[in-house]
Amino acid sequence: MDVTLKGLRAFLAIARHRSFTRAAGLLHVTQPALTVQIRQLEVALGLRLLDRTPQGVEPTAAGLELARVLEVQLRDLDHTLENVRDLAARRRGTVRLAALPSVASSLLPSAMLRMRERHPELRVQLQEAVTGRIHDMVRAEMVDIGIASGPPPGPDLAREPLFQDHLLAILPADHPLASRRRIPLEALARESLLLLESNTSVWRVLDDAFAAKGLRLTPFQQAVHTSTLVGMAQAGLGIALLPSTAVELRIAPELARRRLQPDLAREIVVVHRTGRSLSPAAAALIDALRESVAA
Amino acid sequence: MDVTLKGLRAFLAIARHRSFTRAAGLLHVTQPALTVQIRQLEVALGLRLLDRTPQGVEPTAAGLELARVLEVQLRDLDHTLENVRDLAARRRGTVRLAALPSVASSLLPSAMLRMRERHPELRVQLQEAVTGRIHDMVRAEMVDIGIASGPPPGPDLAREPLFQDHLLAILPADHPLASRRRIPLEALARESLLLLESNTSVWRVLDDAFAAKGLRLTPFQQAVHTSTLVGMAQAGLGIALLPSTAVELRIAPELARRRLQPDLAREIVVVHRTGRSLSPAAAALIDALRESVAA
DNA sequence: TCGCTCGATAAAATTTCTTTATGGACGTAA
DNA sequence: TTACGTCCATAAAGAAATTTTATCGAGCGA
Repeated sequence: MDVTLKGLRAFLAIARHRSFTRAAGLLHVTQPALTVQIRQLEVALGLRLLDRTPQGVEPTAAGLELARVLEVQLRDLDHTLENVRDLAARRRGTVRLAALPSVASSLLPSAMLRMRERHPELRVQLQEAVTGRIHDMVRAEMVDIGIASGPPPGPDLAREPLFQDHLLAILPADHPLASRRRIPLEALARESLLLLESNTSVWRVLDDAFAAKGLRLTPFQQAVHTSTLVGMAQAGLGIALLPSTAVELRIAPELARRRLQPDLAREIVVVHRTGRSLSPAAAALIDALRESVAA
Repeated sequence: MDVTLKGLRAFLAIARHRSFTRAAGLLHVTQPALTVQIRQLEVALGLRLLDRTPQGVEPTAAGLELARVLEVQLRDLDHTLENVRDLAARRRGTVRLAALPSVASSLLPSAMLRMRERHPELRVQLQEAVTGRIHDMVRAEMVDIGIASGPPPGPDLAREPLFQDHLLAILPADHPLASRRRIPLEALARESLLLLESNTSVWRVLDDAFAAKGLRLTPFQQAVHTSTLVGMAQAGLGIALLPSTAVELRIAPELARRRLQPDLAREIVVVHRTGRSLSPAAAALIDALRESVAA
């Protein structure tokens, strides 16, 4: 026979209300159930905890001592359990997120807004990085989830698709190519190109597509920040090739945006360790991301 | 579905050993039992606590947090339960005792010695008092048990007989009555009597017996301390009437000790509140008292 | 690819718990 | 004093839960 939480709670209720019958009512069980529970507890502890008299129940010295300590300890335990339930109910928690800068500046803000509406207590710890670094951080458990592009390398990372991020050519509205709905790679190859650095997924997608056509990708200029490239395009230095998520596009309305021919896109995916479950907070963020994508 | 101690302990064992199978071995159950326990716990808390992978078990963030807190709280709870078991096993505890001075000086020391041999950690809190006061103290729960004489007054006090304490006449060896094996009350009535005070049970027993014979109890001298009366008897001032438990008798070998005719005795009993159980420590003391009586 | 380890699952057996029904002790009121 | 009400204990039946046995499927390493 074993000490059980139920037995201890029954004991506390009876000790507090000085009555088996009343405690039974409060605990929504019948009185004999409590009689049995207390007997088991007393057997398990080896002594009498409650003196039963027709005019009520009186804890013994041992029972009184136990009740006093137990009251505190069970309250603490319940508090602990409630804290865990708070995590489950998304009333508490933090997602550690590594995201592509482009996503972090475009999709993520609206998703976080959405998440805050539903679960105001959840927090996001954001780190911006390129896809390779994101994979590393997820693998090393430095973050809970990543938002990166393309399929992850090893089998230890699982992906869930979020959306297609089309590659756009950014060019002055009066540029000859601006008249085309879609701009062929062959035409691009003859222009001065403004590109992000070569460790980015944009570069990789573009490089693959050029190579498939036997073309050479020779950028006129490379930069870390999309705003740099947008500025250069505005000045007429060339054609910038940027993902549609680059937020700077929205604030440069005088530039034309065109898809390529063939249409190039990188798949934006949520990445997490296979076999490791998502925390409720992480799931909430992913939900919010999907809703923002759908909107 | 409910959170149970068993489930929490199972969770801790698995989290600590990173394996269902190993934990099952340590807990002496089979592995499926733990699988079910953890599933119930996870359902009760609403989230996943352990990520199961073929190469072992990894707690989730929530599981890690829970394990850390739970480790402390369950240890505290176990400590509490162990403390109660210590009371039961007589490894800890105090008896509050009110006893007649005569018993406190005669029977009690040997009983306490006996008790200390068996249960060295138990303590006795002794208060000396006369029977009436002892009853009051037991009733008021100022003490756990009393050692008094005669049957207790109300139905709220229960008694358990310990032994018969014979009333002895203490007189100089050369006193004429010293030649009798038993001294008749009628003879005593003509002597100068040395008695304890009139609120004592000795007085009451004697008074009743005299009255039953139509005799008047008129003491020559009264005192609080038996040693006073023994001293007076030694000096030849009269015949002292004392309970056999009066320890001073042993250190005055030149005085004769005689029972009365009829033999008068008071019954020494252990008194405690009816309906209230004895603490293990109190039971241990009563055991020791009985053994000392039997010895 | 085979064999091994590990956890999940299903069904059966067992244990445990709860309820229903009833009993006994005590106190109260007529 | 007797009838009645309250309160806890007990027993038996029923319900619920846990555990075991047996087996499966996934991943890892040789």
